[in-house]
Amino acid sequence: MTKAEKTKQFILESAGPIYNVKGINGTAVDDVLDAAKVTKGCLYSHFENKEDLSIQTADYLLNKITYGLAQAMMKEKTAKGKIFAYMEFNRFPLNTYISGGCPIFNLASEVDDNHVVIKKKVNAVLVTSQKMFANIIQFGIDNKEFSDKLDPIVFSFKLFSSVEGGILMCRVMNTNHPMKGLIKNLKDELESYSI
Amino acid sequence: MTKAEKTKQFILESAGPIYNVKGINGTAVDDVLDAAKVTKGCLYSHFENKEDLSIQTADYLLNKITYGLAQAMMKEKTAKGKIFAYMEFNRFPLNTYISGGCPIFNLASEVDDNHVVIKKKVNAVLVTSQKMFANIIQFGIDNKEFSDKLDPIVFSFKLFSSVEGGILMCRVMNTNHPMKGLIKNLKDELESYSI
DNA sequence: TGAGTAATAAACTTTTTAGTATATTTTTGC
DNA sequence: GCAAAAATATACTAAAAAGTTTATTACTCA
Repeated sequence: MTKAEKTKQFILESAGPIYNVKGINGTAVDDVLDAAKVTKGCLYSHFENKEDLSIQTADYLLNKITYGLAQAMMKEKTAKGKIFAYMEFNRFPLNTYISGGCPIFNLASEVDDNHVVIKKKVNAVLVTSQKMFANIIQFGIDNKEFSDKLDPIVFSFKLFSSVEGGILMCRVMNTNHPMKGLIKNLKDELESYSI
Repeated sequence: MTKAEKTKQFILESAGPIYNVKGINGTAVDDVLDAAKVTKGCLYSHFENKEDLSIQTADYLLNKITYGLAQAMMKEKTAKGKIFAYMEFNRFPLNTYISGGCPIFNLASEVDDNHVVIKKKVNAVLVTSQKMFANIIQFGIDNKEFSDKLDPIVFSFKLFSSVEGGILMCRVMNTNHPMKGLIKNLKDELESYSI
């Protein structure tokens, strides 16, 4: 990694949390300069313009959250363990893995009508995540962990939408508490299909 | 209603969908002027500044969605009917009651870290909605519609978070389809508590 | 150690958006 | 029909944010 590459990476790492908190439209280039302690000339030598910075920061955020989650889930061997790990990963919405909530949903709600490029990226992450969850559950069914009454696709969607939606709600209501009941309920629901 | 009041209302009605699509930070005053076909002087005689316009537009959007939903649910008499009505109200995420998705969640994700005034309003709507759903379910339990194994608070949160989260996901993925499975699943889940 | 690479400093232009001012025209209701 | 209220038209200022320029300094590695 050359010095230039390191600097660019550092700018992205500095920009990430800012974008995740303030949003794409709410973030000024100067905010990123302040956080990265880098000059304008330096930043603009690594990024074409703000659009470019935004796209690459979105990429960075989506990769980071995806990787962090994958790591947490990888530690578990059973389907149930992996799904539970996803829930635990999101237990404290006021203190998220990347500050400002889940970038997938933050980006989703900001780009669902404009920002075509980033929307495609978020869409890809959503589709991939859904497939991954469905595969894990199918694996659990094949391995006799779960009954085949459990619908992998439907449960994946319900799981993801409720947890992600729950994070947002908790953040606005300024409490982690509802997440506890949600996670317990989702665990119970999944275990009701245990064989 | 005086002419001035009508004009102000018309500005809010024009601004609503724009804010819901582009977000608070993404909406320029000029966007609203274009949509409302009104001059700057006129708009600024009704609103102090953009902040004021944003707050009142957020209020308008939250009131409209709350009222629209209440109407849909009011038509039903049973607890089950009302909860089902909420789901049906949100069956088509690509074609929402107010274009651009659900303003509650759109605003939520934009203001969860900044915009204190609007955050409080969204929080109030979330709290009120959760209480309303919990009351409906408790009513159902009291009326022997549902078993008392059903936890009103937990189910309300799960219902709302999954449906609202589902709307966002469907919008990014550009398909209504997953909502079908989610709604069927949530209906089944609720009915599993039917007596 | 020196040539190329990377970053700074600081002043600048451009663009966008918010907000103001005022004279004029239109609308409303008594 | 006329006075007050409401809105327009137009031109403007102010501020913020994006993006550029260039000379200078610092770093890196063959």
